[in-house]
Amino acid sequence: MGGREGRPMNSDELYALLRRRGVLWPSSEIYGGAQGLYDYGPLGAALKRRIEDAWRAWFLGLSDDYYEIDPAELLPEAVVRASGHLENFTDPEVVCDGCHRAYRADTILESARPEGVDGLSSEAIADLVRRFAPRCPACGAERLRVPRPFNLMFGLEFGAAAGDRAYLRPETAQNSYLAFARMWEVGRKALPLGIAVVGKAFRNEIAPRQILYRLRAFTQAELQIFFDPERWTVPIDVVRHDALPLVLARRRAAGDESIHPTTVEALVREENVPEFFAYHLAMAHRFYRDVLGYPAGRLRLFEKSETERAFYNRLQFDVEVNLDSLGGFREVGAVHYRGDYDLSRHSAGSGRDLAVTTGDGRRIVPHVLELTFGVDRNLWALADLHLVRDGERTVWKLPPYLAPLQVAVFPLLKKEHGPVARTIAEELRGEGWAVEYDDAGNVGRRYARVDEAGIPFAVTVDRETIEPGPAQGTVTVRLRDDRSQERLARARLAARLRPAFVFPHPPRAG
RNA sequence: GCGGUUGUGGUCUAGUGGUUAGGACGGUAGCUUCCCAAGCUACCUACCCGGGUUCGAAUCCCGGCAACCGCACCA
Repeated sequence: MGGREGRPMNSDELYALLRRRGVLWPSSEIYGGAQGLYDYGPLGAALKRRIEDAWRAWFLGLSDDYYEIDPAELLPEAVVRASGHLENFTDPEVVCDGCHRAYRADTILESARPEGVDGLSSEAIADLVRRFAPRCPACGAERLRVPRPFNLMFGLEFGAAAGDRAYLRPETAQNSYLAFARMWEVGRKALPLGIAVVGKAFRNEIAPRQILYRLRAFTQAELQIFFDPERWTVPIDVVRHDALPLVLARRRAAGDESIHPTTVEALVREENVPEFFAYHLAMAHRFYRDVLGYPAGRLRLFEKSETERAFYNRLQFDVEVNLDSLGGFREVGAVHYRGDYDLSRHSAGSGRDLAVTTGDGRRIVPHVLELTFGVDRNLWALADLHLVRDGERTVWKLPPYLAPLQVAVFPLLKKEHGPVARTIAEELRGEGWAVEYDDAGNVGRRYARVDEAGIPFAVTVDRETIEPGPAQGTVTVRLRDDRSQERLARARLAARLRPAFVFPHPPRAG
């Protein structure tokens, strides 16, 4: 599959189109909007739900031992203290009052404190700055200061008791770690155990940017897989020959930033990536390529180096998509190998021993493989990559199972064909599909509208449908992507369309 | 957060102190139309918010909000 046709749209054009069609718009819009907050309209809400369901079908379909839970969005303070978010989800900054440049505190204090500033209070950092870094590296002014620490979490009063605090979760992953002990019982005490959460997360970003790319309230779909690092076998043969578009940290360190298609087999053998990691990375790659339909040439799996990734991540590949509207490759998901960091932290924080006994009698703290997926970012990517200008028309070539509305039904002429068309629309709604009925203007206009909304099929009732003759009882089905038409008996409509709406499932080893 | 630019119907835009705030596309209703935004008629919708200057502000000034670009940030 090639890339998009026609002229690429920039961010403004794409956003204007999405606003106009009611896909999304600024939150609290009549008050001028709120930075980093957007609302999804009818098309956006339906599309988002489809994306989430496609994600569920794929990732929960990987194993019978992967489960979805629906936990609370609020985390008590003790949780975020244990996870490290209270302490570390801040950016110690140093700002120059002369030229307004900002620096990371650990950069500016490199010579005075090579071990970094993690864990130091802002007062301690301010003191170090006063003593060791009197000049701004850019303008030379002696006006460096440490602004108040800025935690990226939204905190709130919790309950009536003064001083009790909770936080809106900055990531859904924490809920899965918190649920592990309970799920260990529910899941019949076996590893691997996958716990998925699809839901909102909240970050008080300093500078939200680029519409859906950096939000203050956003939706994540995350799967945390708890496993025994000494024995986890995956059906690697299923993906052994998949070519992954890798950008390896090792090559980047040598100055090579380009994509090297590499088989899963080679990734395991030559790069020493564990099989369980390579397998899930390959399955994630298939999801973006085959389920979301991103052109293969626009995807890359970008390995984060040791200094780029969080210290507890042993291995991290970001899934990046090349988007015209955002000017290049942007992260839309990731695969992290987090070791036993999360359960160890919560063991220490809660006092609850989260180690488990394996079938062969070993006592271990399970390790975690994390698959994250940014729902909003991918919704944007689906617009960027699939919403194309095709000559005069604008067509949203979404995979049919992702389309917010499944079918449109038109009477070719409102009066003559309306009644029959309406009964057909009702029949199709009976299939559980969202059906748009439209009898306004002429049929060409209606086709244009459904093209823009991404509705894959338009069913049209005409004279032949109604009048006696060989074609009585037949309708035309018009396909969005190539405008071709088929004529078929209305009784066969549902059977004809149904396969297009099935979410792809991952292949399972035989 | 800092600096710059910008803010007119749903969308794109004209308007630089006094306009019934104009157009295009769009939407709605009707007519017409037997398959891809045609045509005819009528209608619909706007000066981001709040102050100030002025006889008079969409227009000038200040503040706020928001967007875009750059800087910084993105555990």
